[in-house]
Amino acid sequence: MTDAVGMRSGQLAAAAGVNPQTLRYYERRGLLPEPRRTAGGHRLYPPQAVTLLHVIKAAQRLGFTLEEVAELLQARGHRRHAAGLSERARAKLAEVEARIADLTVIADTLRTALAAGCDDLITCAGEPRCPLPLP
Amino acid sequence: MTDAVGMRSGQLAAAAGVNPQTLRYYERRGLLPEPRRTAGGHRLYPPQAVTLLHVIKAAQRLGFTLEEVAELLQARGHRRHAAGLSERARAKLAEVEARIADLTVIADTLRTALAAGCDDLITCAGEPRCPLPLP
DNA sequence: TTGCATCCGGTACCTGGGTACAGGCTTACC
DNA sequence: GGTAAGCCTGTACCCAGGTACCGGATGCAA
Repeated sequence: MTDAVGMRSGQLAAAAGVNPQTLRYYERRGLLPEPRRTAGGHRLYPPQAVTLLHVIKAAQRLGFTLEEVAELLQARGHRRHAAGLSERARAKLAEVEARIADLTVIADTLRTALAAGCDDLITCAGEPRCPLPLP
Repeated sequence: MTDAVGMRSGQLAAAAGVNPQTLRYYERRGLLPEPRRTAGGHRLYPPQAVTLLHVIKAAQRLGFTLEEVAELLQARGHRRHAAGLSERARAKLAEVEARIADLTVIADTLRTALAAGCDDLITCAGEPRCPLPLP
């Protein structure tokens, strides 16, 4: 009966490895539900909030923006609208693969430039065998 | 004698495929040298400015920040201090390769999550075979 | 009950790469 | 010489993901 008191924002922030300000920020962004309050207005979080923050951070590490994470969390329950997690994960995977392809081209160009041994941007751009991706 | 008049900012911007405001922004950031002016104070760019802008855009596409591009351009001539282009390109290549490695891990995780077929973040996080990168 | 840590809301600031707007000047063409 | 397009400076705003600061209120222990 009395063990449902909950955590203060500082405790939750420490437990989740997050700045206390970030909790209020996430609340504004719709990532954290509004928690109960003490009589004086201080937030009281349930223990599951730690897990929720871990999930948010994990999704972020997978490349989802905070807005996308908020949608993923809000889509729970009423799956009438809103794409499911797997559909969004598929889309995100495509994005990540495209980004990898971009970066691979960039890395190849950098290696070519290194092999060409050019050591000055402007003079290099003037020479015909300059590998810089000029338009 | 009279062909050295130069380009107006709007002409240069159009020739380089850039917003006119961006020219002033680059000037403030030290990427474009301050050009000559008409008697009335309007900027007059030399024709090489187009090439310079192309070089800036190319370096940006290779992953250099504007600050790094500014340093690369300023390092020209007095190569006493400041790393040469090749040294910086090597460092940038390492950065890009590291980023590719990160994204590859992310893509693998997304594929694993898709294969596991989990369709809800919170319930998935509660199950032991959840592939989410929880801390 | 006093003292100190913590928390509150609101607002401003940060990075990076620009873009937009306001109010006034210059230039170019007819 | 009139008019319109273009340019000038300065300032504010945009995106994301937070972080910092302020003055005041609360919570908790001695």
